[in-house]
Amino acid sequence: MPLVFDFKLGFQYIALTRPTILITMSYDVLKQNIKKNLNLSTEELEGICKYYKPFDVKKKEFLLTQGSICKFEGFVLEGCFRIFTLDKKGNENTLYFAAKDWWLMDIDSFMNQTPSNLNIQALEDSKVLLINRRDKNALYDSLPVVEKLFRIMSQKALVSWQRRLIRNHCFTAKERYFHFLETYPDISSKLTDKQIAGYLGISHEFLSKIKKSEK
Amino acid sequence: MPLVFDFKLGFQYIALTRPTILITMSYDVLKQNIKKNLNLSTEELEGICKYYKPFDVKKKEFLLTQGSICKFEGFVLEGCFRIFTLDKKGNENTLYFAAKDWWLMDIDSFMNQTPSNLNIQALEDSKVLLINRRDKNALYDSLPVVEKLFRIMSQKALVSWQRRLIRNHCFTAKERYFHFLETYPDISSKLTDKQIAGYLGISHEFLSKIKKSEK
DNA sequence: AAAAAAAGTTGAACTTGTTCAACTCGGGAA
DNA sequence: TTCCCGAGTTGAACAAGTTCAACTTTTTTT
Repeated sequence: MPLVFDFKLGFQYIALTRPTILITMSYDVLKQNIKKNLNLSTEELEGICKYYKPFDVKKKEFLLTQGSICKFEGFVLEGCFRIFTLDKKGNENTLYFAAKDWWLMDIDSFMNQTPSNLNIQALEDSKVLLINRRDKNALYDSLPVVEKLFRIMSQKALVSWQRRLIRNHCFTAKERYFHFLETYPDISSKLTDKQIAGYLGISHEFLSKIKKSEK
Repeated sequence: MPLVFDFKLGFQYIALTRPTILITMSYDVLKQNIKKNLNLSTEELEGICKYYKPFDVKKKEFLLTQGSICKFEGFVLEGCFRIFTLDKKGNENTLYFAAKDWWLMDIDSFMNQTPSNLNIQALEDSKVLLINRRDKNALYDSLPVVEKLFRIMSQKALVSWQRRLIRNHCFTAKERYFHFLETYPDISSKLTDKQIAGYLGISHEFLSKIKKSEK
């Protein structure tokens, strides 16, 4: 099995393998995702997709760890990831989860090539499409419409982050918990309560008490 | 006393006045801001700036209110603004402040022309550069590099929002307060404690106690 | 300058969420 | 199969932050 990408991740050495089965179909997920943001021609979609390479990631493997530099931007075809930081107190603070049809990156570290504050870990066996920095820049240069595409996607993401911050201020932990369950039923069903607590910004003990109070 | 909707901007007509003095110099602030993100030629900078029109905004005037549709994107030349939402409990939750050299918009409402959830209010007599939707689209079309510019700016903004969310989870109110003072000394000096509390997501009484505990 | 309206302070009672420790339970590795 | 580890639960004591109300100070309006 060809070993295409390898990452030195802090202590850990991770070898990503190229999937053994053909995943021509998989690009449809990416194409549909793009089309939701901008109506592109078939040629343009193909021109974009050819830069993204498929990889398998095993459960519990890290695509990125704090301190290392993010060398890729990604898109999830299958499976689920957890993007989190470890704070001084040792709490794992989850920024977001990325399941099928989600983008996966540390923009900060990728753009500026500075050490990342984030960890990206597969919660189950997953398939992703990855693009490295050189190819991403080549993609921007070869297809100017990609600038517009990512401009639009970034602005939409911005809106989501603003809304989440407001929810964190205005809602109680209980309200945030049920909002999360309702908004992301497909993702939340794959998660442990501990992981959900890390996303909500509360202790897992308290989440347990929230659940009890609702029975 | 919570702000009630006596400022019905859906109905209210706000007459922005064009500044009486020439502000040729003012565009330098915008040009410098753009250059921080992308190195553009003098012609490109001029090509962008000509779309942005200067306006005066009086203290306490609203550029946008919840429920109305955002018809502009803006940039602050002088003064200071507060961007906030009013929640069900009547709390004013401040998303951010925009002083000189900051961008000012409700991307969500502006992009999709949907009713805004935000209020944008001048905290002091201010000067802004505004662009409407038609001109913004014309700008994107006339200068493709503007797509790249806003793609980069949006991605940087994204990073800031992610970091703020993590700070909200990992830091106590006291830590967040001092972080804010240190990070934005120029802005925080213009604000009342009540406004700062609204940004930190805490009650102004508690902020008062934080300050006392540090003396 | 006086009056009115906000902003800020303080204390007490209260709610929300944390921490620690002890326990149960289920699933994966040897 | 057994062992063990990590997830989840529960309770008690604690810390963080809110609410309300009364008060003082500062700012704005007239």
